[in-house]
Amino acid sequence: MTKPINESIYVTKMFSEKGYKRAQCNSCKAYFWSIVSRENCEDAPCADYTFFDIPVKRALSYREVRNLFLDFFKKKGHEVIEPKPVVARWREDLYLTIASIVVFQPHVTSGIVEPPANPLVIAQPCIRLEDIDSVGLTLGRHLTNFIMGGHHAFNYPNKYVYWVNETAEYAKEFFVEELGVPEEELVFKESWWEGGGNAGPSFEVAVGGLELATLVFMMYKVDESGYVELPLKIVDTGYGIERIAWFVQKTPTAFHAVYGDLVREFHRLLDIPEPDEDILYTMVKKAGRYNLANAEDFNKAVDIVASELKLDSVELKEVLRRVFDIYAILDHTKTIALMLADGVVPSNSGEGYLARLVIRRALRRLSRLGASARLGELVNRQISFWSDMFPKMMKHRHIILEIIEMEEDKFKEVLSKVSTIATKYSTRRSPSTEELIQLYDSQGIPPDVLSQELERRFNIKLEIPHNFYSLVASRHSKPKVLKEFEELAVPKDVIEWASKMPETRKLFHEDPYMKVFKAKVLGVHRNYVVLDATAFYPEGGGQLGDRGYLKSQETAYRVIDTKKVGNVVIHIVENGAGLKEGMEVIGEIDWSIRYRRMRHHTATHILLGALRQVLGEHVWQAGAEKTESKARLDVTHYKVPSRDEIERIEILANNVIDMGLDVNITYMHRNDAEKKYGFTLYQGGVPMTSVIRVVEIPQWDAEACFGTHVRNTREVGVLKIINVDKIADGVIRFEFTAGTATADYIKHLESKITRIASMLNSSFEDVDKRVEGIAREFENMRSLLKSYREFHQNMLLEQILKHAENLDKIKLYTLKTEMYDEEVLKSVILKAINMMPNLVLIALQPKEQKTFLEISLGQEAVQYIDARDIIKELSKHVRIKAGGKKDHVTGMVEGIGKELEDIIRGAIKGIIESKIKQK
RNA sequence: GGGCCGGUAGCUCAGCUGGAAGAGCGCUCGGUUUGCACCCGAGAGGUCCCGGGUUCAAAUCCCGGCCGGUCCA
Repeated sequence: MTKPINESIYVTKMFSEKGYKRAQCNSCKAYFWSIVSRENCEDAPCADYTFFDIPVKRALSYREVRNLFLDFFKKKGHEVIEPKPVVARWREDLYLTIASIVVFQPHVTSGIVEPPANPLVIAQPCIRLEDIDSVGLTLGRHLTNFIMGGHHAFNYPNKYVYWVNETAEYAKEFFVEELGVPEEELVFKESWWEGGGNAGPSFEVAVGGLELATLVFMMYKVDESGYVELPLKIVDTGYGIERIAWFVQKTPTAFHAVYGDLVREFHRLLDIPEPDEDILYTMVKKAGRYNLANAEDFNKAVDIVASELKLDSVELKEVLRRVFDIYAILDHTKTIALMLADGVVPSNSGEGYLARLVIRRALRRLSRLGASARLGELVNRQISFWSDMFPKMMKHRHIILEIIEMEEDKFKEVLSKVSTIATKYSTRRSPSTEELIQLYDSQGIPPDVLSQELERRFNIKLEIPHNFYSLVASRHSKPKVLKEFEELAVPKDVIEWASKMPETRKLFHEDPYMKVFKAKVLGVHRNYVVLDATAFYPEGGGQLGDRGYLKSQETAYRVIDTKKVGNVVIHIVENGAGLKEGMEVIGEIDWSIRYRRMRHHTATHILLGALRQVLGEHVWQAGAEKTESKARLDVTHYKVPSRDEIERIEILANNVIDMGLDVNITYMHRNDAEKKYGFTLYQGGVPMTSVIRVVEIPQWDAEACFGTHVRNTREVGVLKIINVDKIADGVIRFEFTAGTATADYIKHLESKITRIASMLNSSFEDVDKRVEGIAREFENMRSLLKSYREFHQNMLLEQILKHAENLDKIKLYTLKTEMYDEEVLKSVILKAINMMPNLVLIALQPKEQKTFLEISLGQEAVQYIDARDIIKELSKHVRIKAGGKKDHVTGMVEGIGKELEDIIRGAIKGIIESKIKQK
């Protein structure tokens, strides 16, 4: 695919007016603009970090940089927008907010919804985990969390805001006038940006080797056919607040600029001395040119630093590794606080896994440092440190720390397996890379932890390939589209047909209580029917599609399900042969089912409110289903709720029902609704419309919802939680009934108990006591059975010992039994051959026209005869299938009866006698 | 959502090239010891996750399911 780059777009008004010159980087060959002539583009890895020598007006704190950025663009006519959570709950294809533009994707960028302001500016906290392994090593160029300062302008065909010229001008003004960067240090590198299905030309703005901002001009959609120019052209900029703070403060690392006093505090808590600033400054100047995340480059760079400072290089590497671990821990602990404050619950799937990943990486670094400090303590410091900027951290401190503690325990459990595994390898060879990958992939054992253990205990050194984690990644299937679009509810041809139909009037929204309606048939395709208006609710939001009838004058057509394609409702009829386009029909929905589903739907909203109140605000819907007999709601939560919590939830929910709150349904502009209710609106998915339908239970719950609801909470009647289950790590399922469905559930329980009672010859009332009695009786029977078994066993034993036939050195006994107590039989046999080592014991048991044969030999008997030879001999006389060891064989002989038994006994006797003679 | 690993005594696990279910800890009783622990002896304790299949024979092999763990999206 060729990029539709029109280079003229890079020639901004400012460049020509101010005499910026275009040049090509002699290193990366990219073109760039600068007011003075220079050799390279001033961006890593083409240049050294020289920004330490570039003057600015004054040093600004991290918070000041953020505010300066916002204020500057506010001054320039941008409205300041509140940042969104770091968890991108409004995105179906993305878990984390990785850039400020993500806030506006896809609804605004696709043109469906208007932006909350235009132009606007936002300081958006973002999380990116791609480079998590490099964090720390690069002294701050890589971070897992950062604030992206973005000013955005959305240019519609009929509304132009601003474009390249203004954007470049703003950047210059911000850096030169506001920060005081000498203009000749400013470099605009021409580039191309692509992401999330969009693309466009861009500038990377670098100063002194550090890229401080990216200015993107999003104007293409990317699809199979190539780049398609969009009618909506978006200015998408990202100013790195951390990097700018680093740049103006000239601290040795970005971590010092962002975390300030916390750097010293973490050093102290982890008991790692702070290195000389000299070392860090010398090191960081290499960080532009060398990719310190790469082991080879890292070693080279440290060697150079060591020789410059006349230090021991090996020792320096050791020191720096630990210090860089601290930087990574500083970064990770803030990311953890951010994610958990936004309500992420660690899990083994979804965004919860990403939280767990960061937590485990941090724990691993901690254990590598051998630090005694707990992760929770460190995160706690972050929470206090950021309480002004991220009040949510403070608000959820208790839960955040509880979750971390649980995660720590969980990880410890994983690590506790390391010792056992290490022991396995102690005597053998050391584990291969393949085995290491296997251990990590399937059991979560980090290779460095195992290596440490092996070295400490057995002095075994382990080679861990430097690309270990990419080896792990490569063994997994290629990433697919995150969430594949909804499973096709109806066949493809139906979708095609239906999407050409006009929107169906939604009578079920206009009046959810409508049971009968008149409508016109707009089209029939196979047994799918589209009407001009309908009261049939199409499956959506976990509420199943309605059933009922469509009636014409002469016939009633049964509707077995209802679905939707876009805004068109499709009735699936059993047999649509008689229905024709243009016909008038009377629709009649199965109200008994529908009303129960409505009650369950409203009940679900009530329950969610109660869950958030009792369990916490990290509770989000993870799935739901409402049928006529019961409903279920899956939510994110980090542990199975206690009995007490469940009870409180149920009581709260029923209180809301009793309070008789009106269920308000309003259509609101998306931006207004978000402002009023926040993102908790989007529990069941995110509608791609600019106006959304909000179902509100005042002071309790508000959700964007398509479903049908009762008018007042009182109509729900009652809510009974019937089952609580952990369906995945971090996801709890609540099953419940509402209204009359509850009576059915009770009936079901009742009949179960009645059935049990009748089986136990007891009354409904006394069934529990009866069970107690039976349990006691069962115990008695068990001990009684035991003594009978013993008695029986001794009897058989005595019989064997007494009547065993003498064949020279061998004794032979045939135990014929029709008792299938294998327990007794086995123990008798074993005891007999133990007490009489020269015994050959044959056990015969008739079984369905066959005889089961078991031959056991005592220790002495084995000296003379191999049981397997007996089988061979027997097979000459009877049809037999058998096998085993020399002292014990089992088998099946065809036929039953005394005659057969005699043949078997005779044959065995014969072979025994001949074997003894041979010896 | 997908891959991988696992489920055996109360606990931690071994056994898994099919051939008569084990160890350590814990428990009970006895002995030694006169604080406990240690030590010695005896014993109890099992739906080998569930269901199906292959086989003379399945904890072990095959298929399906349930549950847990873990890695990757």
